[in-house]
Amino acid sequence: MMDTPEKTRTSSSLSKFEDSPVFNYINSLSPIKPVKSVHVTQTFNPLSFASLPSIFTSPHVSSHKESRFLKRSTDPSKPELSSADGTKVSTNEEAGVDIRESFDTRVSLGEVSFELPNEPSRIAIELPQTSKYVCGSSKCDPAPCVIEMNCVSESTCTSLAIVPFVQEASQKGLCDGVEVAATFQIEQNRETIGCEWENLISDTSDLLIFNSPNDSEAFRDAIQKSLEPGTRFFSTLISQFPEDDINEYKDQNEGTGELNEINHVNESFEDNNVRNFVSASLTDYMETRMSAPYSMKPGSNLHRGFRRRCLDFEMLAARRKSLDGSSNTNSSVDSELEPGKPSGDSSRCIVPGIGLHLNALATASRDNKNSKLETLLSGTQKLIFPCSTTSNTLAADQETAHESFLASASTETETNDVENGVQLSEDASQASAYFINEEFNQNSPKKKIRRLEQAGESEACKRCNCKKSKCLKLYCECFAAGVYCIEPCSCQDCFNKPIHEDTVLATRKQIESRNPLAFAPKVIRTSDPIPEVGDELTTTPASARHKRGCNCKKSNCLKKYCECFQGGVGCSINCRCEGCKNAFGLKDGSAIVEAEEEEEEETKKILNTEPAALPTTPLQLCRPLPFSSIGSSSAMYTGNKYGKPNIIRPQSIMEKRFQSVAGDETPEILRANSSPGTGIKTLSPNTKRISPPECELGSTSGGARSGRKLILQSIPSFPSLTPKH
DNA sequence: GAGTTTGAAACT
DNA sequence: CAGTTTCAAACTC
Repeated sequence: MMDTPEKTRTSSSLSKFEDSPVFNYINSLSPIKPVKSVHVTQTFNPLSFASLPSIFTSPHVSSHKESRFLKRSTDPSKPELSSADGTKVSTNEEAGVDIRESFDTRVSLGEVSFELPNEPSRIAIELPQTSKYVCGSSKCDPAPCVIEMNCVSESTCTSLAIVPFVQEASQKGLCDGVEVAATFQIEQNRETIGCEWENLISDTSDLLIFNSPNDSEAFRDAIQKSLEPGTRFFSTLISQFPEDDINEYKDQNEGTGELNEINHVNESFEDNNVRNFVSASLTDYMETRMSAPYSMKPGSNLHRGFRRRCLDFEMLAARRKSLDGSSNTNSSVDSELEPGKPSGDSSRCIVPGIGLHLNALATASRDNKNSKLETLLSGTQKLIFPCSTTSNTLAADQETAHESFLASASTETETNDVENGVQLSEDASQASAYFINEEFNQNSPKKKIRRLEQAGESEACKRCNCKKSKCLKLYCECFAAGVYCIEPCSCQDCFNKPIHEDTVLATRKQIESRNPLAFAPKVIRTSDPIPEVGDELTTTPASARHKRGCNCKKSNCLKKYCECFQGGVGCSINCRCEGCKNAFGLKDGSAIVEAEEEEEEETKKILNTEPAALPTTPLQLCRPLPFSSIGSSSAMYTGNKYGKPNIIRPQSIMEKRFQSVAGDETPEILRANSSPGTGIKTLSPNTKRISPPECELGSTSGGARSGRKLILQSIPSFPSLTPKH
């Protein structure tokens, strides 16, 4: 669909890769001696390593993947999908064969890597990558998630984020060869990969999602293997080596603990020890990351959350379907899936973003020790953190961290892949991500807890108080957010519960039929509009905008009555508000900005001079802000929490970096491609190469139009904030 | 906690 | 599409 400039780009790196021993080895794995077509090699190249630039960089791949995978996720029953180009995506069962097919068809790297000849290997590979999204599950080591988040946020974090793992692995006695390979890979790609790692993650996540619940066993297994941060990476690498080699390594290192540990995890995943281990790992890792240069910061990982947010409703339905057709009988999973089960109500209700976080807290307080959450590992689609899953032995701070992590992870893992595969909610995820990041920044565990609790109780959690709507209308915040009501809700006659799944789904459909965007994020993050800087979008002062705009008459857009304000975004031309004084951006300001956007310099001046709008615009113009954190109704809390519009508040380093890369590289296109909810994916490293460097946005004002058109076309589900186009 | 205000959602 | 009603959150006391 899109031009893939990366092809040329990849070709150069390709030759290098081909020469590498690893490449040769990979080739040896495949019975097929493919004629080295450029395409094949290109795709293959990225394949073998975690960070493979070419695949991710290609918009084509992204788009391709998007549609294909989303569909797949929605239909778990389907053993395999056929991509638009006929590429076959194999399920675990077919992993052995598909690799060739993938190569032949030039499937994206991620796919290829997943489809290694032997299933175990494939799983191992997949897991590490997918685990990022899975982290939310109690059974998964959060650390990987953290890493991923960093990577995502960090435009160029690829090597940085990965290296630590490698080092860690080495310290733990992992195979030297593996380490070397990983490191080498990282170094090799560092310069060129950019954000590709991020894409990889996205891709893998998709794959993960695609895995039907039927694969839950394998999936779980893989997750277990990835529990340990070092292990995770290790697993990935391992997957690329022959089993014999691995076994050999095992024999040689018997008793060293690393592999044993992994095995142990696999064997006793349910065991408290494992849980403790995971929690401890998480805590340790988090501490490490906090002090690290790229430690999470507010809004840093927003992008990941965008597309990960899942509507519980759909999830449930999907899982149900899968269950019907499968023999998956994992009790924990089943219980979770079982709509009627009481435990499900509270635990299973995934509140997007902050809400999720709050739920976690609530659950934790309720049943701290044996949270059902940990059972939530449901296949690939919905992975829920053990909200309180932290083992009883965990220290308070650990718990907090864990919870925070859970919230973030769950958010991330959540997928909105619904029936249409398009609907993606991002706001909540963004908000949660932001929130979590902030929390992590808190030095004091107790403070963290307090903050979390406060946030959760006051704003984070989606709790409704519906009296008449039965929580089946958009009046209900829970319903509107795509989550089931939970215990903390004070609703009456609530039908928004798993028990009434059918009703919920039917109602939802009905509402969507009326308004397809009804469940879409109300606030669209900045990054989406950014490309439009040159266009109407720029007119609005706020980097993010409300989908429909507000209609405030008396609140002057200064209270939460105003959805724009609530979402932490400025009013836009779409707003019909009266007497707008929105601190995040005046509706009127937009006009000013618009007029002057023609000239970057002018705009900058304007920004500097204009109080409300100014803060937002400047950033916008120069580069896309991963506004995500502020992006949604739920997100708005975070925005408010920090008191100032996203624009205004200092962005985290990571965020900035991300922006620089993303914005400069016109990832927007990809974003558009992927539904708005797919913030992560949207970022395309490719754009880097494609588009000219620096401040593309600003410069694009003139030439951005073409790019913008692309965006508009590609994003059907999310109407552009600026209806003009 | 009760009552009021507000604006989105739903309805006509 | 506009006007009205319903609704629940946000806000105030």
